[in-house]
Amino acid sequence: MIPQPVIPKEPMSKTRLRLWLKLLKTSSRIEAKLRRRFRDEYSTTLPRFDVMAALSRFPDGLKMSDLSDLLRVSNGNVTGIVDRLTNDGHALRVAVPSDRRAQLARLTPTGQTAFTKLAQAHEAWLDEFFKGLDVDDATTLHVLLGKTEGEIDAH
Amino acid sequence: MIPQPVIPKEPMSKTRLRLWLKLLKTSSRIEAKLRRRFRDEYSTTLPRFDVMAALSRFPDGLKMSDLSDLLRVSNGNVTGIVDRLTNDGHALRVAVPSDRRAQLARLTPTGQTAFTKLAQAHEAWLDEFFKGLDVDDATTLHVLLGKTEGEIDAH
DNA sequence: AGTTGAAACTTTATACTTGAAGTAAATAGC
DNA sequence: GCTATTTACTTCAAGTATAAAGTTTCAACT
Repeated sequence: MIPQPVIPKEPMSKTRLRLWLKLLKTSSRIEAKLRRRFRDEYSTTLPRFDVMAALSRFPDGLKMSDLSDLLRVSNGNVTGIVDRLTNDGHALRVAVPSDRRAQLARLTPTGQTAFTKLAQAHEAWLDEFFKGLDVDDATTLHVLLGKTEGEIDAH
Repeated sequence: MIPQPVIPKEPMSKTRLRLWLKLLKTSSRIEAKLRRRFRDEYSTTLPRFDVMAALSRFPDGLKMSDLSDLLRVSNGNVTGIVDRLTNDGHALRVAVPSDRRAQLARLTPTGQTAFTKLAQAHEAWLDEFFKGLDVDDATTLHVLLGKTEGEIDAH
């Protein structure tokens, strides 16, 4: 048995910590660029876009509580964003006959039109940001990110 | 030449869009768990931790502007967080003799002690969240995330 | 019917975040 | 030396986010 040189090995927890910092940095920077472009080019914000994207998938409207479940943000938060979208004429609230507590949030036609443009820009921006990744890279990345899900969703 | 069956191929921009949604979802959920644990177990927040982490690397203190450059957040933001850390006794401001405009932010001994505990918990939590990934997975993920950097940092 | 409990939503308090405006001090140019 | 610009930081307004408290309505049970 030949003695092996000792290679100081980083503990796995450090490797994972560095991975997290990298992941956070990457997503934060992309998010920052998206926010800036939404602001500069369309005078809107990412949270507004997220709400509009959700509403756009449900033309008949979404209950406020469903919206907050979908986006995983608090009820109060959704109230504020829908308020502002409503003030801008992009959304409206519709009463639910069968439940007077509930409200359906919907896009107005103006809101739907605006969202279509935003979504196209959004997709083009991301295509730009990720152009360093080919199909295989993207697939591998997607799969590896998926491997974290079990732990993260538990509790 | 044998005719090939037509396999409908998703445009690359859609693949990249889905990748972004996955990336965002992963980092958002991890961030949410970190925020909750910092709150529930240590009555603190992620931004406070980030500032403390930066200050901890510079025992002699960091100028407010250096802090905001390091963390890539606005000056006003750093002012508020350091204010609150100072109120809690975790940080303090030191005047710079050579430049009366500037302030050095530093951790107090209390802040340094608190940070050490927070950092250990933080590392352990991430080790838990990423335990579905082995060394090879982590390395591959790290490399692939790095491939996006060129595009993202270029304004 | 009356009460109890849960659900849907809003409101409030606090914190974080940005961009922009404001203040004070340093630096550069003349 | 004086003015103009830049730099460092704080303050402010608006939006975003949460948790917690409050209101109204619904549902279930006696």
